[in-house]
Amino acid sequence: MPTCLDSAIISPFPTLRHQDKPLTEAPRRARRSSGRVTLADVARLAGVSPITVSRALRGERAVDSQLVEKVQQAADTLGYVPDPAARALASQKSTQVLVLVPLLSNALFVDLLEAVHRTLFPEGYQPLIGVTHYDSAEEELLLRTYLPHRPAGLLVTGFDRSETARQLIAQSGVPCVHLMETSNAPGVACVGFSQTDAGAAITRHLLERGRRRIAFCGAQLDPRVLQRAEGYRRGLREAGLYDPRLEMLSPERSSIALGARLFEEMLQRMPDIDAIFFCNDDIAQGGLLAAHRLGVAVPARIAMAGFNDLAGSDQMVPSLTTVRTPRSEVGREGAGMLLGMMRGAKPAVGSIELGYELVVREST
Amino acid sequence: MPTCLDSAIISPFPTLRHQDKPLTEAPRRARRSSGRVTLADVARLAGVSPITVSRALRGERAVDSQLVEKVQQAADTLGYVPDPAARALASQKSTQVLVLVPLLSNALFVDLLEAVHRTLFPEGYQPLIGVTHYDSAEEELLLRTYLPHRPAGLLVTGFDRSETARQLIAQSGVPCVHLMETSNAPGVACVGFSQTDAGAAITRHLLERGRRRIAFCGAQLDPRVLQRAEGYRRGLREAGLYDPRLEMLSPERSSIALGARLFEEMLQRMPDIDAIFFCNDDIAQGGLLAAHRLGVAVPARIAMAGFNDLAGSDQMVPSLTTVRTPRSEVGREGAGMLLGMMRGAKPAVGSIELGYELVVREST
DNA sequence: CTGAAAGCGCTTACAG
DNA sequence: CTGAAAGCGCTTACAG
Repeated sequence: MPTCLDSAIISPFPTLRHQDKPLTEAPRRARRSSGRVTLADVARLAGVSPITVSRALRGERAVDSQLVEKVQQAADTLGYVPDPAARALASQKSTQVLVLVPLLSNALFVDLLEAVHRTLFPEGYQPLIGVTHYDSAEEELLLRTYLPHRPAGLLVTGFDRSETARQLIAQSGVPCVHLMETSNAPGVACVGFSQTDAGAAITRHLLERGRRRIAFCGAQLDPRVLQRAEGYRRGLREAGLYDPRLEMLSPERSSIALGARLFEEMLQRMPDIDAIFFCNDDIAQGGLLAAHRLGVAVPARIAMAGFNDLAGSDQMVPSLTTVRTPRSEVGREGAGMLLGMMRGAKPAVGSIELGYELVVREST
Repeated sequence: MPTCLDSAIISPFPTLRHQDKPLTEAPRRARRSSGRVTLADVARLAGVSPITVSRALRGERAVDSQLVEKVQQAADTLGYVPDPAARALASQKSTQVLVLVPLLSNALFVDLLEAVHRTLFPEGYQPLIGVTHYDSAEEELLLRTYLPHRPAGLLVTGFDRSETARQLIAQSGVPCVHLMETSNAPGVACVGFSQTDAGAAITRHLLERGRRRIAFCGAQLDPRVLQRAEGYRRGLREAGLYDPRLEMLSPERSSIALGARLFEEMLQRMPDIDAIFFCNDDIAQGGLLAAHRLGVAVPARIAMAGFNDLAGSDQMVPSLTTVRTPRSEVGREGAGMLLGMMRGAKPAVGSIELGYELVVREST
C-alpha cells in the first residue's frame, strides 16, 4: 500500500485510507473518530492485542522478539504515532519537562536552555520553557498553569521563591532540580557553583593588580547578584579595604544602557575609585562604552571587570576581564540529574558543585 | 472545611481529605485513583451532573445562572483544576500553541516571544517554544514531535521550510500564522514587514549622506538577510552605484566577533569603501568595535549602519544608525490573528504589513 | 436548559 | 510472555 506508506512519511498522524468497517453493527450513537491511527489499528494488523503493541513499542517488559518485530512493522506500515494526551491521561505523567528561567534576554539562560534541550530531547522529554521575569507571582502562576499537566520533571533557577511556590512544587511530587546555585539542604537536588566565591575571586584579582578603591556595581539584585556582592565584600574585607560607599546597587533590570549610567554616577559620586566590578557583563560593557565616550582610560585610570563572559566581552575595546560561568554544564548536568530522578533513581538527588574560570583580558 | 480551602489555595490538584466511599461496592479490580479532584467530585457536591459542571466552568452554552454559581462554589471549595490531558484527549485539542523560532540567541526573537506570550497566555493558551537553529531537519523533527500533541495553533518564522514541513503543517489542520515576512499567497496568514524595502531604505539613507562606495556585510544568510541584501542592491542600482565586489556574504552565524572579522576582511579587500550596511546589529557592533581597535574613524572615514536596533546599539561609540523592526508588534498581531483563527474566525486569515523605522544616530 | 451514554486512545493492575 | 477488563478525566453527540 504505497499511499499509506507515503502518508506515513509525511504526517505524524495519518488517516486510515481504507477505513475498517466497525466491528459491531449495533446502533452506536456517539461516534467521533479522530481519524488517527490507534494502537488498536496496529494490533489488528499485527494480529496481537493492543497491550502487547503498547509494550512492544515502549520496550517495556519482555515481549517475544518475533512479536516485537511484527508490531514494529505494522506500526511503520500504518505510520502509527502514539497520542501524548492519551498517554498522559492513562499514566498520569507527560513527557514534558517544565523549565523555569528568570529571563530570555540574558544570554546566560539561553545557553542554559540550549544545554537542557540537547540533553533532554533525545531522551524523549520535551522542555517546556516558562519565563518568570524575576517575579514570584509570575512563577506561581506558571506553576499553577503547568503543574496540572503533570510534567515528568521540573527545572528551576535558584532557591529564591515564595513559600507557596515551594509548596506547589513539593506537593506535586514532580522531581525537581535547582540550577545555578547549590545547597546542602537534605533532599534538595541542585547543580551550580558558588557565586560568592566567584565574586571574591575576581575581587582578589583586582587587588592583585594593585587596585585599592574597588567599586561594585550591581543591577537587578536577584539572589545571585547579591551573592556576588557578598563575595566582593569578603574579598575587600580580607584586604582591609572594604568601604560601603563603594557599592552601588540598582534594582533596575541589567542592561548595557544601565551600565553606562551606573558608571557615570559612580564616577561622580566616588571620583577616587580605581576599579569597578560589575555584577554582569552587560552592565560592564555599558561601563566600558561610557568610559570611552567620556575619555576615561581603561584600565590605566579605572580597571573594569564583569561577570559571566557573555557574547561581545572579548570584542570590547579594551576587551573585558570577566568570570566564565559554566551555564552549559549546569544545564547539561542538571538535566542529567533530573533524567535519573524521572527514571526513578533516588540516589541521584544531591548537589553538584561546578567551577568557574577567571578570564583575564585587557580591561584590568 | 478550612483544611480543604487551605489546600485549594496551595495545590493545583489537592487530594480529597474526606475520601468519599465508592458508590458501588462491587468487586472492582483495576482501581487507580490519581487522588485528583475530578469533575465528578464537583458534580456530586453541587448536586448536578458532570456535564453541567463542564459546561458551567467553561462558560459554554447557556447554563442556569443559579447553577453556575453553585458549581463555581463547589469547584472553589474542592479546589478543582481541570486535567489538561483529559481535556485534550476528549476534545482532540490542547491549549498549547507551538511557536517555532530560529534562535533564542538573537534578541529579536526573544522580543517576539515575549509579545506572543503576553497576548496568548491571558487568553488561556500557553506558548510552547521550539528552536530550529535555522535547520529544516530540526524544524521537521520539532513538528513531528509536537504536532501529535494537537496544539491549538502554530506560529512559525517566515516561509522558508522543507516541503515535508509544509505538508506536515497543512495536513495537521492546525491554524498557522507566519511571522516576520509577508506573502500574498491565498489562504496564507502572516504578519511582518518588507525586509527588502527596509534594506533599500537604509541604503538610500547612506546615499543621501553622500556615500558612494557602500558595502554590504551579511551573515547567516537566512531568507530575511537575503531580502535585505536584495533591498541593498535595489538601492544602489537606482543610483547606478551597484558593484558586486562590495558584497560580503558569510554563512556563519551572526555575532559580534564575526562582525569584527567581516569588517577587517572587507576593509582589506575593498579599501576604497566609504560605508557598510551590516545585515544585523550584532555584526555592526562588532564592526564598530573593530574600527575603534584599528583606529578607523566612524563615520568620517567609513559610515556604518546595522539592522533591528538591538540592545546596546544606542550605547555604542559612535552610536549606531539602524532600522528599528517591529518584532513586538509582529508577535502581538500574529498571536492576535492566530487567536481569531483558533476561535474559528475564517476571515481572520490574511496578511498584515507592519512598518519599520529608520533610526539615524552618530555612525552615519 | 440539563443529562445519560459513549467515546477519546492510551496504561495499570490482575490473571494466567 | 500475553491478554481481557477497567480506568484515567474529560467532552461530544444525542435526546428531551
